[in-house]
Amino acid sequence: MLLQIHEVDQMLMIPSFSGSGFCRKMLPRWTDHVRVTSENLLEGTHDDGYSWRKYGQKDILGAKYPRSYYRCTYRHTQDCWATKQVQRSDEDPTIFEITYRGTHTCVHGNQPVPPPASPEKQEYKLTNLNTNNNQQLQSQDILSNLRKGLTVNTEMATSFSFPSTSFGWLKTENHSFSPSGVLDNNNILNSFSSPFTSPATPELNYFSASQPQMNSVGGMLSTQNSEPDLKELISANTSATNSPIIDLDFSLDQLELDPNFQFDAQGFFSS
DNA sequence: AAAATTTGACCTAA
DNA sequence: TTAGGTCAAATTTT
Repeated sequence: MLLQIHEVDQMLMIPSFSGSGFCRKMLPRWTDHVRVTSENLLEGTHDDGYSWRKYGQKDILGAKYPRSYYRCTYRHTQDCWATKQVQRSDEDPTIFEITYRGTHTCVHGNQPVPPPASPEKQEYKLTNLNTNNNQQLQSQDILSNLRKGLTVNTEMATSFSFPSTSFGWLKTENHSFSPSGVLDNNNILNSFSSPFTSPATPELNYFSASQPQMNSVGGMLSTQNSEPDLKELISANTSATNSPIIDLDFSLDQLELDPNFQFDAQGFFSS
């Protein structure tokens, strides 16, 4: 029932990577539906292993719950332009629709510890870190104490067809990125590939390989205003670890890694 | 003190 | 113009 859309916004990008040409529109985007289990209805976000910084909230027309906007905490320090927005489902408040945009290029992400690997489950128990939409329950102390169990159903679409079976809890479908567009971008933007996402990242990440790796071009993503951010751009990564396009092999590898990949969130978050 | 969130203003695509 | 997305100052949290 949890489905996820997955699409790449229109690619209106021009080859000219001349400084200002960065267009976020071409960032990969996919939606993820996260169900919150009974105990943790109170708050409403689940930690996906990255650290996010909220930067806005908006009431959405027709939606009863506001939508909140997050960006990677390390946007400035590591030039990581991943963002996500969280929207609580209208009818089923236990579902949170999380739309991710862009892939993480930050390294330390958020994992204080390597993944303990506790396979066998399709449910992670997570605590929350982020804020919730309702300011009513901001008592984070309380929240942190109640360890919430989240049922996370993550369904990722990849540009490659996976043998749908194997993932059990992880249904994969094959939507596809418009190969051309994405690849083009990679070519254009990634003369320098990104250091891969953190080795031990939960759910989404291990799939991120399938996401077009497009880091912001080291430096020129000015938007509207003069951002004092330019400083960090320099420190952007240029290490060429994995090639941006490794997907095919990766799919198999991931299958094998799969068991390990699962981490026991509790371990992590038990302060 | 620094870092994260809140929230209205601001920007822009439709 | 509107609705959605982002910025940034003020505020709160750590």
